[in-house]
Amino acid sequence: MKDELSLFRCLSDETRLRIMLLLSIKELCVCQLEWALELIQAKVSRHLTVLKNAGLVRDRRDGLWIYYSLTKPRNELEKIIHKYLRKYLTTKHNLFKKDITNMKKCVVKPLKKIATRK
Amino acid sequence: MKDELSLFRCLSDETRLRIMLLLSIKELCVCQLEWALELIQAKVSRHLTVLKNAGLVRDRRDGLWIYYSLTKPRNELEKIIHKYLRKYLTTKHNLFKKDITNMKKCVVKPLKKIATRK
DNA sequence: TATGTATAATCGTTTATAGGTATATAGGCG
DNA sequence: CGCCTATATACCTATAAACGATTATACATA
Repeated sequence: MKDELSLFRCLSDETRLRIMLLLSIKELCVCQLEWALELIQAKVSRHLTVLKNAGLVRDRRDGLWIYYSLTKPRNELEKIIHKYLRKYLTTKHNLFKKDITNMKKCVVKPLKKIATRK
Repeated sequence: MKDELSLFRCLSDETRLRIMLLLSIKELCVCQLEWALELIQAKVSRHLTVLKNAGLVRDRRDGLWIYYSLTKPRNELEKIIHKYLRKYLTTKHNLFKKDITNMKKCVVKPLKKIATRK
């Protein structure tokens, strides 16, 4: 039952829910999330660690950047949640819509003071 | 988004998840939950209050007893969660199975030192 | 190697949650 | 009314989260 509990725990925090939502659309690095969500680096990073420990996201390094993406759903509940994220949440709340808009305008410029608007 | 967050928050606690699960099967009063879950009254009552404040359960008084039941799902997510509770969780973990077995053997004897085994 | 950038980890503090125990409230019944 | 039962709430304490600020680490490149 640990898995279910930590899944729900992860989703019960606004920042983590916003991160999960963006990652359900597209793999992103920390600085892109930072930029899209308008949050400080430490906060984004800390929440990503929580999500990673819960097995909900994985990371892969590409040079300086560490890209995060959702892991494959490991059970029925995670499958349902992923589907929900994609299907409903993304169009429901203004904050999420804003995050998505930001995210889409965000590009990583290698070795230049990170993400900028396109 | 408050609703989603408080839903997930509710489900992230083991006791509340167990309560939700039993209530997904059948309306129950506090003493039945207390007995089925083998928890003290204050603990059950406190968690029921949390669930009630989140709009996930409602109560109705019948004499000395206050019966709790799940509210009708108010949105897609709650619908999904209810379905999940019924369909998957109930058969998945030993603790839940035990709770259900206990619950089924539990009867309220009016004005006699509460719930007893049938 | 020195420097700059991206990310993670640490520290100290504040706030939230959960739990046990004790107390309060509300209804039922003699 | 007085006493019992069922439930809720208050109080206190212990833990856990979350946060901002700072420091550490890892990689890139000149």
